[in-house]
Amino acid sequence: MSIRDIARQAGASKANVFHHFNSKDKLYLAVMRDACRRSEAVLTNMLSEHGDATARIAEYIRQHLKLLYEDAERSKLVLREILQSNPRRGQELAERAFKDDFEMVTRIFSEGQQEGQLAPHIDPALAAFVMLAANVMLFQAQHVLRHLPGASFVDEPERYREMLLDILLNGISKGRSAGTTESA
Amino acid sequence: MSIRDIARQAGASKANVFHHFNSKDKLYLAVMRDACRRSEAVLTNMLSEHGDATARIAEYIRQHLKLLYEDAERSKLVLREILQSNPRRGQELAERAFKDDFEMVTRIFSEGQQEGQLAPHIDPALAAFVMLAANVMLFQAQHVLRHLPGASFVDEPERYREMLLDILLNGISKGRSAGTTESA
DNA sequence: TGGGGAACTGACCGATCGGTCGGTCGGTCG
DNA sequence: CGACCGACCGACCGATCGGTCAGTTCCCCA
Repeated sequence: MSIRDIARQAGASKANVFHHFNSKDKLYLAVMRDACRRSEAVLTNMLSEHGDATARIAEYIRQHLKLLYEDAERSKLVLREILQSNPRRGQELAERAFKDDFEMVTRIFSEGQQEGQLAPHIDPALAAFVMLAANVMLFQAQHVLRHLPGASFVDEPERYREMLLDILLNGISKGRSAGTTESA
Repeated sequence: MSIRDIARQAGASKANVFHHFNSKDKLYLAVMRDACRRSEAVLTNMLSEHGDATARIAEYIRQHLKLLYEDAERSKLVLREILQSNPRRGQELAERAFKDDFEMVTRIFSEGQQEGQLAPHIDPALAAFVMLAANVMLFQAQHVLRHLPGASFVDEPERYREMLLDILLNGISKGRSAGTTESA
């Protein structure tokens, strides 16, 4: 996307864009900051709600997916930046934008451990990472996944959420109590 | 990357590049095809080895990560294409490049179910997806993850593999037998 | 009322892009 | 020998890019 296009869509002149944002990179960073702030606000509101650990995890999966899909353009922008950042930019993004978010998500799992619902030997950061990775990949690679054999869950968000939660909580080994989560 | 740069690195003239590949897009597709073929070869060889289901899953996680990191440039190229493809391109990629690979990975899990080691109610495609998503995200977002609180597993591949396998197999709920996998 | 600074503009710049063109060169047939 | 062909090249093209600049318009406050 060129600054010419941006200016045209904004109904302003290209020079005016440079008047408000000194360079294209500054403009880009401003857009990124705005995108992150909106995501953060949504997730912070969501996390204030309560329930037991599994209910909060289920709710987070739901809300995170909803957030990704409802503002798809913004999500793609942020994810593209995360997924192809170099070391320096990656550190910048982590510390300035995603650190707090990730810490909040991790806390869902560590609190679940303190409450005795989740196994204490699990690394809460890794659990959070696996959950986020699944959601992000589902959203980001949906156009490829849709045509892969057996991946029909791409277009069945409810089934996907239920099954992901089941794998996350109970694993895939035989022996654990199977089946659907008895959510509302 | 411009064709000028490509030609310079190849020690040829820019015009010669256009002589062999009619357009930049044709050249790009040729590179993609080559990249996919190499990945496919590595994974096919790996999958011919045997063992029980959990051992094969563990081995796949290891080999897949190794493949991603050992040819990082190629991996980034392919993943970037997957992660930002539009619907039409996504379908093309899925059917022409990734269908067989994904089917092979899914089969690891469905065979594990037939052998009685994995829970029969699990969707093998979703299990494969979660595993792949974790690995891909670890590789692709490593520069961000490295600076996130608690995500030290990014630079400890052995611990990461062990813990991911544990979560995948046993889940994070309390009650399941904890701990390290008794691999060799 | 007028002066000053922010908001805003069109014209322009150098650089780089993908792609084309006319032509050279070495080898291979009839 | 000469016709032909694919590999290969330097020079060039139009388009587009991010960015600059001199100048105009607008608005607020002394």
